[in-house]
Amino acid sequence: MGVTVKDVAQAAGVSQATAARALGGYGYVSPTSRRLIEDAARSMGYRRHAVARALASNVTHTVGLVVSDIENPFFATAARALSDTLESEGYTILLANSDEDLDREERLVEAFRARRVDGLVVVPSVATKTPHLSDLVSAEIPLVLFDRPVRGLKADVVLVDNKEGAKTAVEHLLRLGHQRIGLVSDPPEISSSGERIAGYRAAHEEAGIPVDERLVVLTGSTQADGYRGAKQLLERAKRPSAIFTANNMMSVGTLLALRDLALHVPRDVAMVGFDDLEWTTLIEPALTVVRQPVHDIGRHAGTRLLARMNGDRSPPRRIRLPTEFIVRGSCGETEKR
Amino acid sequence: MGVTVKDVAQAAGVSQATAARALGGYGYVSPTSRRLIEDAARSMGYRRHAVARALASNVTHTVGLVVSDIENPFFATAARALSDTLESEGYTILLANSDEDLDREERLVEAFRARRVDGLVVVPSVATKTPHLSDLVSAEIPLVLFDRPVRGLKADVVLVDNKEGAKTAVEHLLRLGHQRIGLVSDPPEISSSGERIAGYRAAHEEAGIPVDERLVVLTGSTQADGYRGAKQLLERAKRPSAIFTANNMMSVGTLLALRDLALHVPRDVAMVGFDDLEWTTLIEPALTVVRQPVHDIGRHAGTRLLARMNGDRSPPRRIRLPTEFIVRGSCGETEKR
DNA sequence: GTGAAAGCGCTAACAC
DNA sequence: GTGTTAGCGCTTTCAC
Repeated sequence: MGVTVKDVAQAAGVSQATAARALGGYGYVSPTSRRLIEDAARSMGYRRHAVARALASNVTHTVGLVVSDIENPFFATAARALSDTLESEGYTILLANSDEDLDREERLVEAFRARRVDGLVVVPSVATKTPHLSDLVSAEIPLVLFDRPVRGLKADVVLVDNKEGAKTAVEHLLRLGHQRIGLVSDPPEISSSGERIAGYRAAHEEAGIPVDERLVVLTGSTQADGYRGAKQLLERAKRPSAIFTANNMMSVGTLLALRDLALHVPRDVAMVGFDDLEWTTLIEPALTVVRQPVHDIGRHAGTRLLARMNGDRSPPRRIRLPTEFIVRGSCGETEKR
Repeated sequence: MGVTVKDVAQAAGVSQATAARALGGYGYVSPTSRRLIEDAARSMGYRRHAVARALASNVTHTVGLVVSDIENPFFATAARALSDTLESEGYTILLANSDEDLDREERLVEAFRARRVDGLVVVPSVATKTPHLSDLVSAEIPLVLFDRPVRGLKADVVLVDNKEGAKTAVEHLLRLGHQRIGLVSDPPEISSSGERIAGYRAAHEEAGIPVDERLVVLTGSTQADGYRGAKQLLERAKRPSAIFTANNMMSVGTLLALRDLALHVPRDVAMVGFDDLEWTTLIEPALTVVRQPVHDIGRHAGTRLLARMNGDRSPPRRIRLPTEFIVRGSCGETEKR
């Protein structure tokens, strides 16, 4: 049904090997035959067959990306950055969503392996070493962990300084005089969240203020979970005077809860969120946040993966990018926008 | 390096064909040999080779998705819905971003064809018939157009009633007494935007109010473009009393411009946006919007593509989903949230 | 129900 | 530089 290298070779009057070399862009071909072949290919409408090439060469030029949910802007941005980085090298991305579910994640990684991806970028849903990822490593299939490390796994990981970022945020709140700071986070098994929770605790510890465990809400990963968690926290007899949310989903949920309870920020409750999105400056007051260099994380993941796919066998790298604390108005500390 | 069907067959003491039938899930295999084969496969760590299978069977179980930009929540949601719909049938998605650039779009479609995708979902950057898409149709490669039709192209398309949605929005503004309604949109070549612009004009026409062309700002597709466009519009000597923005990117840009010019909504300028996102209810006042059933669009695109890939040869369908007009506070018409 | 054998379209030695 | 020849790992007739 399609024009093959063989057909082109015949038309151009050369052997299949020569045509393949010209069309595949490898090996030596004289300018003369190259022209002949290329002309024939063009006029016959030859189209390379990436599947056949992959089977023969054992290289698919395909990379698998497993994120929790592409609808989360954090991951969408990451996907975009990754795609941009890899596309220029001829790679295409296979996308899948795990929903923070280990079983799904395993199935997706397996499906990608069956498709013989040249490498994988995954956002691991749990921080402990699991077979589906360590198998990848032992099979020497390039893998870079995105946003979250996995204990004991010898793979590159690119992430931000979660603990430090969270600590800075909570210290800010503490410095403003808040003694009862609530935390709304998804599960600590998600290691980025675990680190942020640790940062929250570390700030308290250094300030010599004990953490009131009733103010620590650990919930699911969706915005709806964040909403429920925040509501529950805010309806306590003694509600916190400030809230720190561990990621953008929790922030939206919390903001929604705050609004539904008719609680004013920062008068009734101060707030700082992890993750910055465009709309955070559109609300009143604009949200004070810990910003992550999301594009950079994605780009680094891409270049790391490229290096590995190009044969880099150096020890696994941990690339930790700094966060940026951006003070806006949600702690009442300033009127600046 | 990997365990092949042949290896498994040998170990199980059957022919390669039988092992392949059992492992591939097709053809007849006796329960006895099936058990033998499956046990051998498991213990040897057999993993199906999707590439080889694709080459032999001419089916990749892969679908290409070309969106403008996965960072745009509209497309991220669509991608998610599409992925969910196709994944259950064993398909995996290849993702690519066109940035509304026709050249890029062409290259991406070509790359996907080289990879022998079983079908494509594309968000066409231009509404006129272009070879890269009509070639797909003549090659009978399943194609569904997402969000935007292409004139004269015999392909399924799933979209919303853009004109009607925009018309309703502008009528609302008109009914509130606005006579000078600004429009901030991306290029009319993007047919969804073109239709929204048409709706804007239709509302004016029906109301017998001429459109002041100086209030019509057609700009690029990014949020930064929206910002510039809105700013330019609002700095006119006689600025509009209301603004209709044609999509979420334009809305964010416009909101940012409004804020920077210290213009209050709705006191100074009323506003209605096309596209609803969670944060639109978080701003003060909450944004009055035309909501699109984004998930549904994605799901329909998925089921349509599945039908085509399963051999449906019926005439192309145009699935047009209704929009929903949601009145909140940005036109000052109500205090409800 | 099972097996033998011929490809799918390309790459990769290797010889010329 | 070019051609010959094996595969890559699977599916798919077609006999048996």
